[in-house]
Amino acid sequence: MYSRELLKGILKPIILKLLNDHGKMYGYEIVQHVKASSQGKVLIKEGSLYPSLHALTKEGYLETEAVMVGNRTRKYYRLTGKGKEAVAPAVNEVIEFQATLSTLFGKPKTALS
Amino acid sequence: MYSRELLKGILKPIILKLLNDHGKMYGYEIVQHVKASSQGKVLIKEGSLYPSLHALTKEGYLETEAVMVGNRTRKYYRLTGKGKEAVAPAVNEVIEFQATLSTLFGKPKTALS
DNA sequence: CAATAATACATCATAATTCTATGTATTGCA
DNA sequence: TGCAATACATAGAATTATGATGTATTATTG
Repeated sequence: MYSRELLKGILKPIILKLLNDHGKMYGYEIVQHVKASSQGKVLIKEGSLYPSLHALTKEGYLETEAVMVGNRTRKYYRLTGKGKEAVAPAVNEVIEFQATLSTLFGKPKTALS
Repeated sequence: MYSRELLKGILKPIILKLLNDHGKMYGYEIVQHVKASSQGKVLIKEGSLYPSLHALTKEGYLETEAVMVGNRTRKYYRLTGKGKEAVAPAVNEVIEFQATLSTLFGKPKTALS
């Protein structure tokens, strides 16, 4: 698990990309999926995810569909048109940022290299 | 320039690595150096840097040396022993994080790939 | 030579985001 | 039967970078 601050800024891009790749997902599923695909290194807390999903919905990026599974409600999220437009810019920014981190934290140039 | 939240968590690692590579630097120099080496993509604000340098100093990672240049004071920072020990873990965490971003935001696996 | 930009430091209130703690309830398993 | 996992939710706390503002010196340029 990374220091909490490093994760700031990547939660919404993660949500957008996952929904873009999977069509629809529910909250708990997102948490488990990110945990698995990051080899346990990115552990999104439910206290972080649910408010973020609510905010994205309120802002018009996501829409919801409630499904009853037994006696339990499962709330699926999917991208709206606005949400689909937001995927590429969000993902690209993270990818660029990741490349910049590579530059900044790679080995320093020495007189001999 | 990236969305502000993405930069959270990387300021202290940047400072530690720069001082490790350069021996000593002053605040304004750090801002300019990061701007140049990130091709203008990471613009550390003085309102962010100076408080961070003060905090790292207070916590025992850095020590200072005031140098007069003309009539102007320049405050150099260098790593203490404790600071040197903190470099590798901080840098490694960012590098690992960067690798995880690569995994999470790479192209999704499809049935054909 | 006067105005402007750059150098160089500093602080504080604000904003943004995630986490911890807490709560409710159902379902599966040992 | 009790515990873990599933599945949702919220509110206050914590962390960190930024914007705004301030002071002062030095270099540049019209």
